[in-house]
Amino acid sequence: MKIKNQNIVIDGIDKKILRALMADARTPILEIARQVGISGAAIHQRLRKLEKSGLIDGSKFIINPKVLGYTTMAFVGVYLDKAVSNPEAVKQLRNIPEVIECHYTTGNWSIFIKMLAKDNEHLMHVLNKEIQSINGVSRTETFISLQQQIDRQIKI
Amino acid sequence: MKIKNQNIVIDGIDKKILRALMADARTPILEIARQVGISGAAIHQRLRKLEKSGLIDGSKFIINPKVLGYTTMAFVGVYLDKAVSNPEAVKQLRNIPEVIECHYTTGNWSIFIKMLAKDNEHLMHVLNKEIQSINGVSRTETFISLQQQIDRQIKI
DNA sequence: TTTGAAATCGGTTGACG
DNA sequence: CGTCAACCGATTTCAAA
Repeated sequence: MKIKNQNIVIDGIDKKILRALMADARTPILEIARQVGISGAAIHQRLRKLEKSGLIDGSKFIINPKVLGYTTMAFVGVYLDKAVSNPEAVKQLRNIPEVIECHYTTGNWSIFIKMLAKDNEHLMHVLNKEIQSINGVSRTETFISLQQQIDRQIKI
Repeated sequence: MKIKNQNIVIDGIDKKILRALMADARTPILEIARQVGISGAAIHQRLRKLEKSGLIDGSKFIINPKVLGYTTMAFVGVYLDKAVSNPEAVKQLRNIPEVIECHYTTGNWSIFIKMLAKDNEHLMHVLNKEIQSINGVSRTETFISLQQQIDRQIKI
């Protein structure tokens, strides 16, 4: 991921624009303009500046996985054999749609993942049949999220 | 979080709408209409149905924390004293802006968090001064994400 | 559910302080 | 940086099929 500008300076108006769009990506520019008291064209210009700086990494509709039956979230620490190339394991993990995050981490695990499953049976299937069958995976440690209490972005 | 309808049925057109908006929340409805070959009004109706079902949990601009200098992501397992109320600890964690996720989890930790920091010094400060000073926190275990390889939502 | 049309509103640009 | 004005495209609603 390329960072185009580390020295981006954002003022109070930029913050208001970002906060509005972080809360609802479809907030009309003109509505933001009315709220902050400058013209829509000015907001538009500032948004282009913020996009060029790389600060804005796109926008997304957020899907509630529970409505699709994915009621279980789990974190999984993965131990890999020393001889195995980690990128190959990541490539395999990418093919498992239940895996929604994957990190190389410090500590005992080689790889740390966040995943979704419909229920415990489904979770067990992904762990034992999908993840464990990846070449080089020796062992996993699983932590089920009983409840997520905080989910947010960095404060602007 | 209330789920209004667990038995939502989504067809191929709904999937195309969702995929377009999951990739870019500001994709014009009329552009989606052109891509899937039905009218904008029909897309509009379907979106209202999807929103009512609870499947769509809003939309967000995604901020790249690296551009703000937050180059370090870490996962922290938190041990709480048995006597302490977990909700009180979560309340304190909510006041630490660097904490971006917080879960009650199975396993040895009471609470598991994901956090951002500008560098290792900042990380240490948050761990030792902010988190450790929360009443009931006895110990933490930290895993730094060296690199995030996968970051996505559930597949539609 | 879908459409087309109508009305309203938002996005985008360019010239200019 | 900011405004204004103008143009064009998007959103929203509704009657009809």
